[in-house]
This record gives sequence, C-alpha cells and structure tokens, in this order.
Amino acid sequence: MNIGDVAEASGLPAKTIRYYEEIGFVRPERGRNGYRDFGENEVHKLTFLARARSLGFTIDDCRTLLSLYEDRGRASSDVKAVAEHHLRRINAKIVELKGLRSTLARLVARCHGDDRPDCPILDDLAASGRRSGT
Amino acid sequence: MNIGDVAEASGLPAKTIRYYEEIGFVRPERGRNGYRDFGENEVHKLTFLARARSLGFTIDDCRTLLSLYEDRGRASSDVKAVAEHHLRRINAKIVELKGLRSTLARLVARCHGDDRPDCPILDDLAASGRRSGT
DNA sequence: CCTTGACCTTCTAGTAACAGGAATCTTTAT
DNA sequence: ATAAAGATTCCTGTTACTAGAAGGTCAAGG
Repeated sequence: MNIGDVAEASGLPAKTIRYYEEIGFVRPERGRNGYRDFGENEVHKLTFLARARSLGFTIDDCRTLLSLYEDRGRASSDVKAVAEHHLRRINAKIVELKGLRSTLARLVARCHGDDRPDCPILDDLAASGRRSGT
Repeated sequence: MNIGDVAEASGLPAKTIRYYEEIGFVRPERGRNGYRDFGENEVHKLTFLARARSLGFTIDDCRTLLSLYEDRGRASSDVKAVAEHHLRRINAKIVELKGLRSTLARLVARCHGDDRPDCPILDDLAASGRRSGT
C-alpha cells in the first residue's frame, strides 16, 4: 500500500505517517521507485496510533502502549497504569482550566463591554497587589 | 533594577524576561556594564504580562491586551472581546478533555489491571472498526 | 591584591508533534 | 505528448519558553 492509501485507511495525514516513520514507529519497505510500501501490520499499527493519539496519549505513551500491545505476555496492569496516569493528567488539566474559567468569567461579567475605557479586566491584570475575591 | 530583582518583583524567571525583551515586550536600558536596567514602567508591564499569562492568555493576546492597556482611549468592549474569545477556547478545551476523560475512565474501569494479558484498553485501541457505546 | 561566589551577558539547542511548502521524481490518464 | 495526481526529501515554522555553555562583572572577605 502506498502512503496515500494508508493515510485514508488509518485516518492519519501522510505527513504524520512519514513523521511516525522518522521516530521509529513503522519501517515500511520501499518499492524500486522509492515509494513506501506498507503491509497489513504497519497499517494496523498506524491505526492503533491514530486511536491512541485521539485519546490524548502522548507519543511516549504510544510507544509504551504499542510495545505492550505487541507483547503477548504483558500484564493488563501495565496498560492500566499508563491509562490511569493519563487520566490523572487530564483531570489535573480540567481542574486547572476550570480555575481559569471561573476567574475569567467573573472578570468578563463585570466588564461593561462598551466604548468607554474603564475595564475590570485590565484593572485585574494591572493590579500589582491583591485581587478581588475568588 | 537588574534583571534578578525584576524577576523577583514580577514573578517571572529571568530567562522569560529576556525572552520577552527579545519578542519586543520591553526595552530596558543598559548600564555601562551591559546589564539590563529596568524602570518602574517596564517592571509594571512585566507584572501585567505575568498575570495575563497566568490566566492562560497567549502571547499574542498579551500583545493586544498590553496595547489596549496603554491606550487611554480604548473601548472596554475590545478588551472584553479578547477575554471572551479566550473563555471560549478554554470552554472548548474543557469539553474536549471531558470527552477524553469519559472514554478513558470507562476503559480503565473495565480493565482488570492484573497480571493477565487481556485488556479492554488495548482492545479498544486496536479495534479498527466500531467501538463499544459511549 | 586575590579569590570566591553570586549575578549578569550572549548564543545555541531542545522541547511536542507535527504542518506548510519548495523542488523534484513517478505514475496514470487522456 | 502532456498534464494531473501522488510520491520523495529537505527545510522552516509553530508555542513559549528552558537548559546549558562560555565568559564578563561586582561586592565581600582574607
């Protein structure tokens, strides 16, 4: 299979597939014209990667997950550990973003948003000292 | 003020302050020894930036916010627009992360996490076709 | 006077995960 | 024959810094 077909099959852009080859995820053969030639197995791997990335796993996580996937003797606890770690990252990020959101929403609510210059948002940003309550 | 003092005053690492100079946020004078010499105004700007960045505004947003801040004739609606745009980005990100979280949490919950190899998480990643319901 | 240590300088490279675009084949279709 | 589509490599840019190297400066202590 040529890279274009693999792109369609896996849902990954051709650019990304080349990149994944560069960082060692796949090693497609080459035809005599120099074109990459992907086998079933490579396509399957790339689909796996596409799905893992879409769940937000880092490339490094993917490396681990892929090697676990290919290890018939793996322990599911190892896989679970990776996923749980990722879940914690996500949760932490959500908490962080919610914090930002509440602060921002409050500031936005207090800003008139008219043509006058006075603005609680800028006031907050400029405040060197204490800020208004949570 | 030397960069170290400004770092302490603004809460920004010295490295970051140098970077902010590089991208044009500040233009401190230089002493005859070559050291940067920050005035009140620069320190104030950097503090403003530190706060804006801590609220998650991008550097580009900061550029806009700073210029609005320094524009005595600004309209608060312009400031509000920037903040609202940022708020929408944050909300979108939260929605996205919650989606990931729910999928991941479900997978993690179904994984035994023992020393056996069978694992719903890997099954999901490897599934080329349909996945289990939301 | 000399040294030590803290502070400052510039410069380069690395981070995450690709995306965009140029210049150049190869293949396919008309 | 030619043109379009798809492939190749290579280089740059993205975000917002951070780490580290090599080296100048300054204040204090012996």
